[in-house]
Amino acid sequence: MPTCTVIDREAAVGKRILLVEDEAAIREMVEHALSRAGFETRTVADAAHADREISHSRPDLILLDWMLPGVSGLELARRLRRNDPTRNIPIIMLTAKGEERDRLSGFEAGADDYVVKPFSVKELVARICAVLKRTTPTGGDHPIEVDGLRIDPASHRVTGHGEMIRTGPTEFRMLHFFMGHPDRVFTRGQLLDRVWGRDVYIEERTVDVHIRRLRKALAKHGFDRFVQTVHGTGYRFSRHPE
Amino acid sequence: MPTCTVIDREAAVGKRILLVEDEAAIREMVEHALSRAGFETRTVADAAHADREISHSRPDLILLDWMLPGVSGLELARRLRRNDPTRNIPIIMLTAKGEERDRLSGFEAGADDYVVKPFSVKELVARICAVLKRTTPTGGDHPIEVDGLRIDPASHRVTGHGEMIRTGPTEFRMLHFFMGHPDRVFTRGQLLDRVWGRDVYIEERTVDVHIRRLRKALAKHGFDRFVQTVHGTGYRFSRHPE
DNA sequence: TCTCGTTGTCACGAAAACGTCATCCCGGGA
DNA sequence: TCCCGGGATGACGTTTTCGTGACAACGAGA
Repeated sequence: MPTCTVIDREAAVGKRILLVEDEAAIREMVEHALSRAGFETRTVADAAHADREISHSRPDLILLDWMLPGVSGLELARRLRRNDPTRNIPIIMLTAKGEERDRLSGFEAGADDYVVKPFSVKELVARICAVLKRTTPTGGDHPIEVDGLRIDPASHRVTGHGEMIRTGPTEFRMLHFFMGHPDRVFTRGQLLDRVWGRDVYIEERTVDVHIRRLRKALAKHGFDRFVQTVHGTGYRFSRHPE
Repeated sequence: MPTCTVIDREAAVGKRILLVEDEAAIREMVEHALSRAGFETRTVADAAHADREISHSRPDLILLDWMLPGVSGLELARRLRRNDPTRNIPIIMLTAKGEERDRLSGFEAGADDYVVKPFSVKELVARICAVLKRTTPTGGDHPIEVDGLRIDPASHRVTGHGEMIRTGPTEFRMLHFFMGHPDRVFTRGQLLDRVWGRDVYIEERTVDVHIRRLRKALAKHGFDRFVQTVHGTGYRFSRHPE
């Protein structure tokens, strides 16, 4: 597998990556590899330093070791997902465990990808490029349109084929999040983290209710077909039929 | 040094390896060693035949001699890396020259590893296992595709030649596990452990039922042929007919 | 104060999925 | 060829999960 195509490498130049890893050996290896690939790399050894570094340098991507002294990588990831300024920073987990079960909890916490140790440098760089390419266009207040359904965060408007669609504030945020991350399942927990934000103590089933309200709002124009239920997992936004 | 642990050897079973080598003596030796180790091995003598064989049998790994009559192994590797269908097939170089220069240009061309002649059979098999383990990641939310059957954990979707295939949650997890561990037999007990979870008290026969449900879901597109029964042992996922 | 819009929770019915069983079937050894 | 154990299949009752309507709490604005 090639590390990155030339165009990817171009895109990589200057991107800031934060590595959170306690093992010095891995730290140095990865740091060296990433700088060679054209990234700007910062490194810290635990969650406490990570917090400071994140708020200070605003990395474009975070490489997070699963096992950390003190606050685990899993907890850190979960916390980053709940706070507004860090919510959209992609996270790649570094883990020694390849078990299916652990993988699930990693994604549940909001990781965008994960790499199993021992990993090859090539693979790591490739994964970073893939995640960056996937997540860069999201965020911001640019309007998004899908098959005639349009959401414009700037003017706070939703239109279907030009006609206004009325939604409540929560449904608006949820639709915006969904349209920024299409074709991907989210559990109720993830939606609570990323749509409601911060430390909310809300029943997971409440998500269902807002899903219904969102569907109801979109139904008049037939766009409720985009909001799909994945039985046993959660919900998904997709223009492709089930 | 042990060649492969038992579990690695298990994983090796059924993997297709293409050997591109012009010296008949080495060819026979390697072929014999690999078949003993449980690999399916094809052999060709030059780049032209290699192209045909690759597009025909889609090997899981390519052993490539550095010095070949006509197109050199280096050029062939470079070409394979440029073409989409062959880009992700790992390559191990066989070379008589152990000089740094050559090694670098080999990696530059996209080789995943290299072995210096004369090499021991043990070492070769060990390297192959290592590369296969590294390049056949059994996880992540990356889509896996086999002959038109595609599973995408991120969007939680299964498609056959682009058409949606409906499956229940358990069948989805089972298919995902199977496609991440192809060409390998699993007992019902193993499947219960890895698909259901660690401590479940379920009749082993229940696996049969979910196998049936999975087959039924895949049958419409003919992909049920991938889910194979191994009489007296368990089940296996493989694109090769029994 | 009253009204309206929004929000989170709950209860209930519907739908999907699950695990088990009885039965039929098939394949391989004798 | 028969026999037998393992596998396939269809049905069934139970459990889990989802969708939906109702409702009370809350705050903003009239």
